[in-house]
Amino acid sequence: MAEVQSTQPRSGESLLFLTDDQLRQGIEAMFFAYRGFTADPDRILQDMGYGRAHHRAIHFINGAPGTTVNNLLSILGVTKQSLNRVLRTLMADGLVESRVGRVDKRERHLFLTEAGEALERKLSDAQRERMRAAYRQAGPEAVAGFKRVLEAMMDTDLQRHYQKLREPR
Amino acid sequence: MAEVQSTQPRSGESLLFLTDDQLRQGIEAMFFAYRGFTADPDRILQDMGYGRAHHRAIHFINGAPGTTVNNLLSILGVTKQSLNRVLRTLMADGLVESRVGRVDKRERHLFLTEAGEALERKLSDAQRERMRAAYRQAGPEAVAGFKRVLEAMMDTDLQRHYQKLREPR
DNA sequence: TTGGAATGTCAACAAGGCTGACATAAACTG
DNA sequence: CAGTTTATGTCAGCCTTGTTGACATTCCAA
Repeated sequence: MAEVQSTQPRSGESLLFLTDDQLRQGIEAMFFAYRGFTADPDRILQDMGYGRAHHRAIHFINGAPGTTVNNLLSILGVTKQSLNRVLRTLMADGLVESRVGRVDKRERHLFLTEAGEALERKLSDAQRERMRAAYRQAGPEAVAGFKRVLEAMMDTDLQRHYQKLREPR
Repeated sequence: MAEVQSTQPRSGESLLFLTDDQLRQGIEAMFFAYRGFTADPDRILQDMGYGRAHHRAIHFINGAPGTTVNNLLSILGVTKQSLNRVLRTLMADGLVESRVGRVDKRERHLFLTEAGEALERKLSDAQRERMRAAYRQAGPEAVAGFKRVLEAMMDTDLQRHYQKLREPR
């Protein structure tokens, strides 16, 4: 099948992998892959009247329980008003709980409820399953390369968040 | 098809790269990287009153000049109403031109005008620059792996579009 | 103690997805 | 030829999710 470009330049000399055409392929691969990446959770969410924004909030609250609204804001890169709307519905539906900060009462610390964790599991199971299939199909070497490129593609400030999330919890 | 097995991890190889935590990292990397991926064009578009939807249309019309509306629809995966709104503004602004089909007069074939090509260049220059930087930083081996994983992550029907776009033009 | 900064909420608006209904023209089919 | 299907465009209306503006609460430092 797609052995088209697997003729790799040997050990760093050739810069053929930086041609405009190669880059264009990468751009389109990102576009199509991202659609696949979100497709499964999107389907689940749609049936519940939620969207991708709800998924993102749930995902990162799950990864960092007790996080503040402000912190979540900077990770997600949206305005607080936008996030607030999502959080409001999630709290109304009993999936997310917000507790007033003990030391700073202005802050709200966010947690998933039992139901929230259940939905998180359902969503991430679906997404992980596709990831796992892709990883397995591509193999460990490819996965290492995949991550190297993605990390280099992030904005530096987002890289900070990413690194932080990679720390052992 | 001769190399169906070649993507399987060799027996005895560690499967550590398939742990839930590894997958979670990959998921978050996709999220942050995609933001970086779209950030530069988004900035340019915003100043002109356009959005990502316009960029996608311009990108694929540029890649396949003379494509029909229906074809573009299936690549972009949106409804015709949604695409039509975008195309209408692009044509009104003189960036895209639509010509009635010669053999089938129901079809509209889409082309970029001079101005459209100029904008396309501006957008893809910005996006390619980031891609190029990421590619260079990660190296050719990593790029090969990057593509392998992305291709495995696509839906199969989207893979078809992707492969088609990779054919020599 | 008082004013500014930080945090979060509510309201209103815009972009861009979506569905449904309908119109037109051209192509195809019996 | 009549009827159906296909390709496209348009209108109306809804939803999600981004935006800005206004405002309340809380903290902290001068």
